[in-house]
Amino acid sequence: MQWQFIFIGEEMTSVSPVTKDVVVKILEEIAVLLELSGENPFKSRAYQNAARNLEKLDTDFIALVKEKRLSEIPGIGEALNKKIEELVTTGKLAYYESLKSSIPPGHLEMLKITGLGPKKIHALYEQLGIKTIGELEYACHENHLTELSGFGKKTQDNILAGIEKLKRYKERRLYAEVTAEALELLAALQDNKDVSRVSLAGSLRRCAETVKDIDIVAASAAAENLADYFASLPQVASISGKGLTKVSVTLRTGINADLRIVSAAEFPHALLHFTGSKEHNTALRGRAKDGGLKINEYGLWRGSENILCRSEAEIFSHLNLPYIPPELRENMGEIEAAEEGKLPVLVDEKDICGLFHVHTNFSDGAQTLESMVGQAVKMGLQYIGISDHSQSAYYAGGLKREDIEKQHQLIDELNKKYAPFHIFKGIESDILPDGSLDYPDDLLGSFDFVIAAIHSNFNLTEEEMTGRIRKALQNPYTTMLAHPTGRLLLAREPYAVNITEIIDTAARHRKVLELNANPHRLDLDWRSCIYARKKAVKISINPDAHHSAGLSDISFGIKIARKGWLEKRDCLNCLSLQDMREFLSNKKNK
DNA sequence: GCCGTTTTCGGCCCGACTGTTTTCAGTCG
Repeated sequence: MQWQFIFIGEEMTSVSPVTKDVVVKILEEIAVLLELSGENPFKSRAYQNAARNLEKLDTDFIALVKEKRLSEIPGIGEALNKKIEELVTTGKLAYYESLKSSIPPGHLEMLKITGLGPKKIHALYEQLGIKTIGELEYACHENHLTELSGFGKKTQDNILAGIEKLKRYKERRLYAEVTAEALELLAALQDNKDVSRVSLAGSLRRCAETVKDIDIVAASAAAENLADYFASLPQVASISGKGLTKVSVTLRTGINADLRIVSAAEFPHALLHFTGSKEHNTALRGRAKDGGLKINEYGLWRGSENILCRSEAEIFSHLNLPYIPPELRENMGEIEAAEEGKLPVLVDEKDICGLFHVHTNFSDGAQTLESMVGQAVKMGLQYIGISDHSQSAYYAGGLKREDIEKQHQLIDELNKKYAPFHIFKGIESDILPDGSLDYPDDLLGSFDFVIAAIHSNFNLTEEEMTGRIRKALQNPYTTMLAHPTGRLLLAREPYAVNITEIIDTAARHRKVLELNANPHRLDLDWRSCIYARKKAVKISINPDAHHSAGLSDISFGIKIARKGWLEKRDCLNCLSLQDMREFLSNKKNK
């Protein structure tokens, strides 16, 4: 599970109703707490399964609770049914509270130390009373761990090293930051004569928005040579493990990388396995088992017979499934969709016809309007939508009425110069605290499109924030909503907003939601894209570019759009120039 | 804690690696 929301240390005192997302997070946290408490691991898994199935649910969760139909959800039996009901109706869950108070908060943090799992943490607590990483570090320095059975000098050293690493590289990394490094390693491996096939794997191949490390799978008949070669690459700073099947290194950038070395015959199986996700693999294994097959990283088996597969597609076909693209392998319904022949045909870079949400030096952009246009033309696009900040965004040089008039004049000139390429006139209008837009109607009416966005007053309650954004979406001048949750990956949490309600409102008023392609945002979250698509809400994949190079961030947005199941027809900026003109003028006339 | 049934218990996905042991437990992916 990539997304763990830990509420320890925070009080869930909000008066806002308990939503499905809150229930999912609490179930996930209970699963972690149960592991730490030394409970039956299958009990923990039961909570994980329930959380997962609840997450996938797209019917009205609250109604389901009221109608006492929770047990219809697979993985929710009598006990969980009662607990969820208690949580939703009272806003609290006694079991969760008591479990939380029985586990030292520091133990959750300690799980992040590599090599240290729930069992060891439990033993350290029982025998040495260790509650925090600080105490653990002290105990290691005092050589206390070696006294415990099951622990030795090496374990103690590894834990110390793990603590050091945790301190240095606390967070996960942005996809964009890691992918460049990964491609370098991949190229180096492709150059090696001992490598017959090689691919990225893991969360990077699945295009997760943040990743922990780089996973690479390579096929080779000379494993030892290849392991030596990989470990001695100039990017490598230190080697944490090296064998004939796996090499683990830390790169100079601090990113960890694992190379898996397999035979050519094993390659597709290893690639599928190490691409994951874990949840997807588990589901696939279950499916294989139902069909009398066994699947693991070495092959596909019927009894002792190894069924030859030359590609991942062949493995899927033996499971009576079409090829499932790596981005979708999250066990979010892709196997069921594949089974029914309903996998989406994912949007592709070549489908993009134009880009919205582009800043210039009229506000806080680094470059002139014309240079942004020049770059878009160079990229082979048909149109661009310029949207500088509005007047309230004084920190970003928001546009006054006279600036807007000047900009529109310039756009008219450039439209003549660059035809048939077209520049649409837009604005990124602040959504004011009361939900209104930042200009009077006559000025709003002068734009081809209006992007509404929150840039201030982040600390409203969920109810207030949701209401504020809903009001902006109901505004007839609003075309689309920018960065719907306001998150900055690994830096700032989303503001409190009921995203389901926002998507529903967008659907009702036929508004577009942005998938902000900036690698720090990637907002709308891909999980929400899946829901938006179900509600037929159009998504605009926008670069939010502040300089010409920023336009190419669109590629990160497309990856996330694919991960969110989006097809060409779901994405606004896959419309041709002619269709886009029609779309925007229809909107305006309404 | 869930689930399915040859229902009310026993299984729940699987294998490698590490470090500890001397046959295995814990961790990881």
